[in-house]
Amino acid sequence: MKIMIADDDRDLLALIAFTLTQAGYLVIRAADGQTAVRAFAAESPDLVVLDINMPGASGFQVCEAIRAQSRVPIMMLTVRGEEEDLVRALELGADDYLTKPFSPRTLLARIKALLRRSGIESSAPLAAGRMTLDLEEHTVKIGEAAPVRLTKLELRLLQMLLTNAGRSVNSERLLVQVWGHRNSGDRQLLKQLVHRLRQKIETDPANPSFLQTAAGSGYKLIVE
Amino acid sequence: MKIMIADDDRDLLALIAFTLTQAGYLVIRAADGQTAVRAFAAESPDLVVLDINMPGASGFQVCEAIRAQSRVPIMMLTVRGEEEDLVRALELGADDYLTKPFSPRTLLARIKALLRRSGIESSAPLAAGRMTLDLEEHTVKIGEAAPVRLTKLELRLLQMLLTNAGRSVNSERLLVQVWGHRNSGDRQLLKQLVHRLRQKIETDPANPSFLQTAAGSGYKLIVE
DNA sequence: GAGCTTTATAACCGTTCTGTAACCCCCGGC
DNA sequence: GCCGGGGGTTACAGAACGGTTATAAAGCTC
Repeated sequence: MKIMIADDDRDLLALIAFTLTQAGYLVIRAADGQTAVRAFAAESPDLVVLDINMPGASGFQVCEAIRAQSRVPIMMLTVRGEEEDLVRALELGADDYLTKPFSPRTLLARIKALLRRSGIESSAPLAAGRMTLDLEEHTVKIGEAAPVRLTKLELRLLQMLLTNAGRSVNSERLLVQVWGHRNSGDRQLLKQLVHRLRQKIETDPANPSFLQTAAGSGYKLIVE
Repeated sequence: MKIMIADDDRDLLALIAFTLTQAGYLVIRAADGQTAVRAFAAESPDLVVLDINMPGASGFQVCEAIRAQSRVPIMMLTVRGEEEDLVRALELGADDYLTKPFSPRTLLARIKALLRRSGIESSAPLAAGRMTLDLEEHTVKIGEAAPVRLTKLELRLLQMLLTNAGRSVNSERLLVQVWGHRNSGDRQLLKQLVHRLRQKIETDPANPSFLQTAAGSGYKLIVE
């Protein structure tokens, strides 16, 4: 699930990005209107959060530009007391709004609600290179091959690797992301999971072409 | 279109009622929680606006009571700075919320957006592929076969799956949509309901061709 | 309230998934 | 050669999951 945030307040942007990343979303950032429009075209996120007051193009303009080509859910951010803005935003096709200041938890709840209502929960598959992950169906598709079903843990591992495709991901971090909390001694779990995943997605599990090990640090996913 | 407003602030109640009446809605008023619950049962409105802080039963309790028997769109009203409330409200099944103070225009815009999203405006029979669901008659028709009568829960489950036809729908979400909110431990209910529904609509319930299970995630409806 | 349908709860079973342990191999250092 | 560590592989038991059956409780209808 890819979410784009456009806001010129760098601190707020960082806070939101952190919150959403923690919650498992992939975050695209834009610090002004023009960047937002370009980033939208390039990344085609599943949901957009727009600040109304931005340098470059305002949130309104960005909203309009996006609506001209997409029905992606849009959430607007505004400061308190500018209700005229909100009405205008909703008329322009925004789906929801949030008034600053707000707590990260609130934003998260609203985003989840919006995704739920839009019925796209996690339908937009996560993809990189020839590999596509469907979080809803619990499957991976590699090239033109038939989709492979994954278990819950396999899915999370692959999701983690796929969002960091090409870069190696620390074992420590994988343990935390896949199992939650875990004392670091539990390498065996990871070893096992990697093994099982390789059996499923590699043509020659002994010589992995996708899920490669990064000696001494962790694993990485090669997509090309 | 019938809208129920529950708020103990008589002035605000009057203002909202006036605005909505002007906009062409039929308004039902309730000044406290108990009244709201009773009025809901008596009038079955198409949308509910609930203040969180009310004498009698709180907005939460009313929301819960309504969700126990209906999936009508609910909008909660709250005062600023009580964001915890909002999170709880959304978790209880509210669809949207508004922070006081707000302008009547804003409320109106939000109500319209909510009605649009909820698809209340269109009452066309729900259909996909060879399957047609008649929400009034509580029946499904598959191909040219005779319609099959469904119970309330079966209907809701099928409705949920049919609106997401072809996609697998998370168990968690099905539980929320069919029963209201539920602690996730209640897998058994879903298991049972799926079983009974299969007995009704599948020619070979042991090898379902429509209502298939998406292992690890939930169920999905195949229509072709 | 009798008799039906519908819904909730529990128990059982086979399958799949996950956690744990043991063993293997390769490689570099001594 | 010997040792030790990191990673890969094999094996297996317990947990979780989904399907099924049975039975109890709750609602309806008459």
